[in-house]
Amino acid sequence: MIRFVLAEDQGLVRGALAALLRLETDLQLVGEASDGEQAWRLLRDLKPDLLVTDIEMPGLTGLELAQRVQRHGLATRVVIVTTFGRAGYLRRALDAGVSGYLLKDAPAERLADALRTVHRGGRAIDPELAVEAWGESDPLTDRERQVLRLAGEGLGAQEIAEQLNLSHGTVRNYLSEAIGKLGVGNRIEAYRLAHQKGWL
Amino acid sequence: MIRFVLAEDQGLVRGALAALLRLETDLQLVGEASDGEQAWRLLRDLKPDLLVTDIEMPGLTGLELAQRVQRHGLATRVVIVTTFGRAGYLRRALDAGVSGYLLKDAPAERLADALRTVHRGGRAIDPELAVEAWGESDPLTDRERQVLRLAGEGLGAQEIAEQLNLSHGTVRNYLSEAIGKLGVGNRIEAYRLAHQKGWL
DNA sequence: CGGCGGTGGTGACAGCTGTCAGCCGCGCAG
DNA sequence: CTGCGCGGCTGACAGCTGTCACCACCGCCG
Repeated sequence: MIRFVLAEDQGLVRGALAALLRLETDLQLVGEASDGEQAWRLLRDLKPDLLVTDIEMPGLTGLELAQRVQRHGLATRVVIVTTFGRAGYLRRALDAGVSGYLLKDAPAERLADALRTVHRGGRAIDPELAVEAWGESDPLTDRERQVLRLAGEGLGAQEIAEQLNLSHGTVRNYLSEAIGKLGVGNRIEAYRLAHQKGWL
Repeated sequence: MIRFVLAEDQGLVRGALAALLRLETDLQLVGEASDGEQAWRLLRDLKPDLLVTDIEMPGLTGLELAQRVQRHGLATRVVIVTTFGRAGYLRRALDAGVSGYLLKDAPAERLADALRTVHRGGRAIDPELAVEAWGESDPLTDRERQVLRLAGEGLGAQEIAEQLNLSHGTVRNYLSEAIGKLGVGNRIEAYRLAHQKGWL
């Protein structure tokens, strides 16, 4: 019997996935969480075999959750289930030691199989992503990422500088750097591209 | 027996929702579609009682699907199930004659009940949105929307002007108008706000 | 008819953006 | 120790952005 916890913020999707997985007789859903913090508490209390989690959730993201599992040396294996086929996400997920990474686009039958594979000690990585992931890698520095994130929210150089305790000239240099590295023409395109690649 | 078709592009979510709804003995899933065109064909061929659909799908969106159902006078009632609690979406959905509008955040139990309510001739609108929807309405003109959409993709005033056959000064006037109407400080914030409200 | 709103335009101005060259200080490999 | 790279900063410049005032045309409502 494979004991697992399910973390997903959208109630309807969580309920639906639960229904789907309850059809499998060798899988046992021992807990559900609608945010990262709650999921973490369940992991500590229930010590399940597997965690099935989304990435984008309030509080802790699925990636951060995976990092914690790794750092605390829990035996729980992590399977990410997400909308986003961003290479950067998979990259970070693998660094955080996750055992599975599925897209919500995948056929439903794949999920249960993936959980069994992972429980046996294997890996279940969405094949299309696997190739792409080790292609282009994030060329941005930490600072460039921070600056780009804020720029994407509509802040000006001056405002970004205040938030990061930098001079506004420095902020503009970072933006210019990022724009150049990404081969685009302005901060908006740079933000969109970096976001879409999962680098933000 | 309530006969329904399910349209949702994410395979995993579709499969999971199907599993959830198959647990209900008075509901019968007669067809599944992963895009709008396919859903439309199913509607014409199967004449189901209900259509349960996402909004954002390749090909035809759920909103466009609802409009077609309305224009062709099908007896099928439409229930939208979406991630986006944007007032503008609900507004357009109601204009298109949909009978239900649920958020994926909602608890899973609500879905089956909503389908029954709608089948009985009632409506099932997510309560939080219902209030909000008739509050603030889209203050933007068509031109302002067009310009904002392009600005959001990172185009400059000059480029937008070329695409729309306007002068770059006019484009800047529209952007300034939109920024003012939305009470924000620049095009990026304006785009984000309009997008988030479902006005784009 | 007059007025109003949407569309399209001009010119001017201040301020922001993107680019570049160059400077400083720190830490680390040679 | 010297030199290099990196993070941070500055100043200057051209070009883009946001704002404003003002003009013209159309169509529709009262």
